[in-house]
Amino acid sequence: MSKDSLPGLTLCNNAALRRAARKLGKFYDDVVEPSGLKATQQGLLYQIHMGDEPAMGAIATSLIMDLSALGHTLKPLIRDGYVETFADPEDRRVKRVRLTPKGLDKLEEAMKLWQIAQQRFEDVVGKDKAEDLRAALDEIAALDFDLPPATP
Amino acid sequence: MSKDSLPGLTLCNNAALRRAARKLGKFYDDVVEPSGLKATQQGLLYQIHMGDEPAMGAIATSLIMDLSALGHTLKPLIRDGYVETFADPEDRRVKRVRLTPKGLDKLEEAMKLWQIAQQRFEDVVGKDKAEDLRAALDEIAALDFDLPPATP
DNA sequence: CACGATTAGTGGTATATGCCACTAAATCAG
DNA sequence: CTGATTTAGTGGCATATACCACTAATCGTG
Repeated sequence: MSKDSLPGLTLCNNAALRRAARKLGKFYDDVVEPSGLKATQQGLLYQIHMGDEPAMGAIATSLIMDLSALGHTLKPLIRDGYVETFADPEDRRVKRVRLTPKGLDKLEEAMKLWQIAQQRFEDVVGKDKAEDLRAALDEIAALDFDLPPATP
Repeated sequence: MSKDSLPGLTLCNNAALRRAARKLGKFYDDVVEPSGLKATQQGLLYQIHMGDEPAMGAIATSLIMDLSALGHTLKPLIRDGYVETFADPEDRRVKRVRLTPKGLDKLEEAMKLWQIAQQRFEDVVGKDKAEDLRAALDEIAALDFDLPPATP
């Protein structure tokens, strides 16, 4: 296969998305870093805070992440005392998650830093463009890419 | 801090980007899976193929990824015999990377699958919208977010 | 009520990625 | 040329994230 016969790399939607995610992730991480949290952790604490003692499955669903991945991601936050879990008394299969007071403090601290990053992003790309981008990303997150089944 | 006093999660550009990346990554992964490669690996093989025996640093730079992360990511591909490395004779610090014949075969196989995912994506979101999105993502990748230094 | 199916999480394993400390090689100043 | 500095990668460690096999709890049905 000659190099020219291959479609351009810049054309891969997934590659472009990952590349931008690495770039932006590093930026948010750097800004939030003084809190000791990664941007992903800050986002997860925030998600937990906004929910009403959400079940792990609910968090995973809304973040579109694997349940087991969420479990792993939660571990350092539990270890550091920012988050605690407890079984739902109505259904003991369900494990609910909440912030500890320490976790809430840490979230507040991180959110201040987050706002700097967020503001800076909006300044650089423009408020409208940022809004459009988020809308496009949310749309992707909501889409159904299932290949149409080979009608039997 | 009351929940209402916190800015909406859906407003975080970084969180939206990661969420979309998980979603789209899984989709591309699923489609490319029959080749035994992850979408990231396919993209990396492609990048290597398109370069002229690129140096690791060059690959890392164009993918906007950490050099050491690239080194780690390359390991399974080397282990599986898809990729090989060699020292640049002009500068022995530099390590160059190329596909093996086996790697090229595998890339061709994976590219066929990739095209299915890519096509499906364009069908679902629309060709123009996909193009706009990639442009926006590439722009983010190219931006300079450095906070203006506190002019001393 | 008992049994099979479904649901929610866990733990292990593997890749993806980043940071840091360290080494080797090249480069530059004196 | 030699010592200081910069550059390119490596290896270890930590988080992010996915899949799989497995367990426990619940549900549905006869």
